[in-house]
Amino acid sequence: MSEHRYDPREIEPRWQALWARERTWEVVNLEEGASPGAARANEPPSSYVLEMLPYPSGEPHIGHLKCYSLGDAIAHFHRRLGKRVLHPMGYDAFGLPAENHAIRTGVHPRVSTAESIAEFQRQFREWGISIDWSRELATSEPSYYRWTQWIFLELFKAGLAYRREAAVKWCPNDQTVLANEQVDAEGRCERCGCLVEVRQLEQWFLRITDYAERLLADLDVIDWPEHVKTMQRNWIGRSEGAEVTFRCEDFDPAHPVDYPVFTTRPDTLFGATFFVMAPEHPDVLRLAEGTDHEQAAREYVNKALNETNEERGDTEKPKTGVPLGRTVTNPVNGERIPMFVADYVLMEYGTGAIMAVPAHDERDYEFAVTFGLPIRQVIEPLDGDAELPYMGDGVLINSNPQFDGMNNREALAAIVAWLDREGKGHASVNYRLRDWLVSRQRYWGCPIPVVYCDTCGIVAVPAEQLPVELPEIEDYAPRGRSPLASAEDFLNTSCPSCEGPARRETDTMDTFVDSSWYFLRYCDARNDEVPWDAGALAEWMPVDQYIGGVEHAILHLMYARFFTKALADLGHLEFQEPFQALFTQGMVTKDGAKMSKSRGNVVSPAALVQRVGADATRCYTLFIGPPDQDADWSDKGVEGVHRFLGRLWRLAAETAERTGGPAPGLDSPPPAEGDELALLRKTNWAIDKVSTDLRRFAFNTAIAAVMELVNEISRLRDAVSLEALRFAIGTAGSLLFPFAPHTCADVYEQLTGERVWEQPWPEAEEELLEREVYELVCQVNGKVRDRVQASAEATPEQLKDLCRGAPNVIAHLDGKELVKEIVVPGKLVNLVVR
RNA sequence: GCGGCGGUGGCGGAACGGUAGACGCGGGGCCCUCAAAAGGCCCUGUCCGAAAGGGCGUGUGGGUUCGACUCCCACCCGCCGCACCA
Repeated sequence: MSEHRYDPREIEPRWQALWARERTWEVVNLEEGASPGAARANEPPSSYVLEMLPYPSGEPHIGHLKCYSLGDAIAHFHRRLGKRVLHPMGYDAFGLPAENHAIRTGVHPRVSTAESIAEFQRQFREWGISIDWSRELATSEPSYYRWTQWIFLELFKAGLAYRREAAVKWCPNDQTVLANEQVDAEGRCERCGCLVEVRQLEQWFLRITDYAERLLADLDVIDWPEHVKTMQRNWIGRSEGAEVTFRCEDFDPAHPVDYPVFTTRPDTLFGATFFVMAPEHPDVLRLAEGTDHEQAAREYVNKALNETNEERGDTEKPKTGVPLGRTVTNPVNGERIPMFVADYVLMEYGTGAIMAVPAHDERDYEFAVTFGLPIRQVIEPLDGDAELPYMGDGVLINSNPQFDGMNNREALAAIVAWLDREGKGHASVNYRLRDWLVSRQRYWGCPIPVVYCDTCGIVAVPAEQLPVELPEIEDYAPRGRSPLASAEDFLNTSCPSCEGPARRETDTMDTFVDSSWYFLRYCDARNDEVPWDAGALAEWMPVDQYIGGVEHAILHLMYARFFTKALADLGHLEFQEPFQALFTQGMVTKDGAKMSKSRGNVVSPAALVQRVGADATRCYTLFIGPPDQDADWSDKGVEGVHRFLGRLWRLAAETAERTGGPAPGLDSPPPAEGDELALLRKTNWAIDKVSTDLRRFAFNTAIAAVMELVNEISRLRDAVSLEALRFAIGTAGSLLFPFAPHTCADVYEQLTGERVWEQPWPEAEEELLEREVYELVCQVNGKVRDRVQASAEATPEQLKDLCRGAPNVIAHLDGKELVKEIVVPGKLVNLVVR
């Protein structure tokens, strides 16, 4: 019937051109220097909507499209609620993949990264994402990393960045050090999958452990998904307990050596029957020296250190270890207990040494059984019988008259107090979190801005000399040291302090450093005097809504929180948390599997945009299911959404034709009845539903609600006034705009000649959300037996009468005794019979 | 092992303790057409029944309730995170 054809390939570029020409989505900061409170008094509230910045590699995939569609819907919604919205974009442009690609192909990482960025930009525009391009940045630009370096030096000066030799995770393939977080459970490199080795190297660390307690505590004040908070809590791994000192007097009683241990169970101290050190413990070989076990200990330590994490971390393998031929004294009872070295004790947790209580710890029990060591039970369950090892609560036995008979929880506190008084220990808290290793022996990263001088030591490059620019080099292949070390011009410099000859640091920073502060830079992206203006931050930060994948639940999100707190402590920020609210989107899979080139199941956004348009593709990624859950891609599904958008668009085109072209305004028609009223009701129902759903991120049901409205419009199109039709279609376009901006801008313009994004978000009329008659559900014993028309004003008594009079209810009441009647006004009546 | 999330038609998924299966996909029938594409209309959990209607149905088994996908207890299965963390 219609010659109107829905053609996204014509519609979408037309609107994109307008938004680009008019710079529709740019926001300008309020006047700088003005006091933030005063400047904002007459301004609408601000909203900072941010999706995690992409790593530009190749071209964007469907997961990017989902993420930015999600953020865009929120940004549009906030704008139309009257807020000033900051919605910027940038690129996490340093990193190993670009460098590895360069080593393979010879194309400089800067070139391949720039190409990829250009493709991302092109597609983001083609998707119609409402980005403020005036603030665009790439972390690999000197104008950006200058400030990354500045932040590093601020941390360095505050003692939060430091150098130390450490046993570090080394990837033999990538030829670089990795952070603990970048090594997976099997001891494999997160990026290339090869087995990681341990090496002793001097490295740069950031003191994130100083912030463990605050990173943990402040999780309570942010609006993040509970599972992400839980992951962070687990990662921080706080344990309460005590540090207890065991003394070794085997060498010279006059000069004893103290070995503190951390334990969460000081109540079991009387059950300690031996003592174990980690193979990495610096004293292990010295202790064994001169004993019968010297040779065995040396061999054991060598073997343990050469084992991969995978081999060593296997909890299934039997416990191994070697005696050291020495003893330590248990401070609570003066017993001398034997020392061992065993690989089940980890150097990086606690003090690298433990007291072993086999009766009440599974691992110690296993070790004791293997080596025939004594097992002394010191806690008895209330029913008296325990299978060892027993980890539960109970009453202290075999300990000391002072504590025997006490409940173990009380005893724990009493023993810690006693240790404290005696100077043999104290209450203590331990964290699993390690300091963040940030140096990388690679080329394509932000240079660490320090200089080594033989007279002055480690010297910070003065702020006015920043950035320390990444030099051009020929050969960036890794050889176990940074490729920068062979760039003589870069390496050799003069000391900023004494002006004598000096060498530059040649390591670069972990790319997670770059992305730990980019959200700050967007607030004032073009400032080349300072990293940000305080007023600009006051205006936008913290981010109101952050959006990204759960894969960043620990690393990126923890590091960004750490940076924020550290910078706040240094007086540079006035808030403690960068991301007030977080939404983690689920993955888009294909045939149940993660999309990957090797599987050949990659869905290309560019091809989809060609076929069905950006709007259909965007809508479908959000319609497919709850956006925080993983969802499987269906080509048929996206076509369904395309058909739906076409139906809406054609309805608008036909209606505009019937009204003789656009007419300004979209007022609700006057009260009506019959179909006219039904359509009006449905329209208001949709306004209410979509508004509610947008606030709770239920985008799938929001889109479904507009589909329902459009179905209703199609059904009633010939039965209602043009005015009602126009209102319903225009409202459908208005409500769907955050998801399908091009199509809806077009729908709205055809009907009104106006720009939908400049219109306030529609508001439902209360009286149209209520019905004066409804279908009363009539139940007998909880089963639906009939439905009858009921008036909204009917009293409970009248509703009961209606129900009892319903034909099919009568049939089920026959001969039974009515014992109870439940009335839920507006819903149902339930008759209970016997 | 610990922690978290989930299990609903052929499929993706809806459902403040109150009509289970909205919306979409797929399937079936029909209209438009010379035909096709596009578009439109109707049906579609399952079993019995010509129909009216009825039985059964949200992983399993219990419980609370007039009423349970929803709340409680126990269990099974799947996914994710952490894991020799003292």
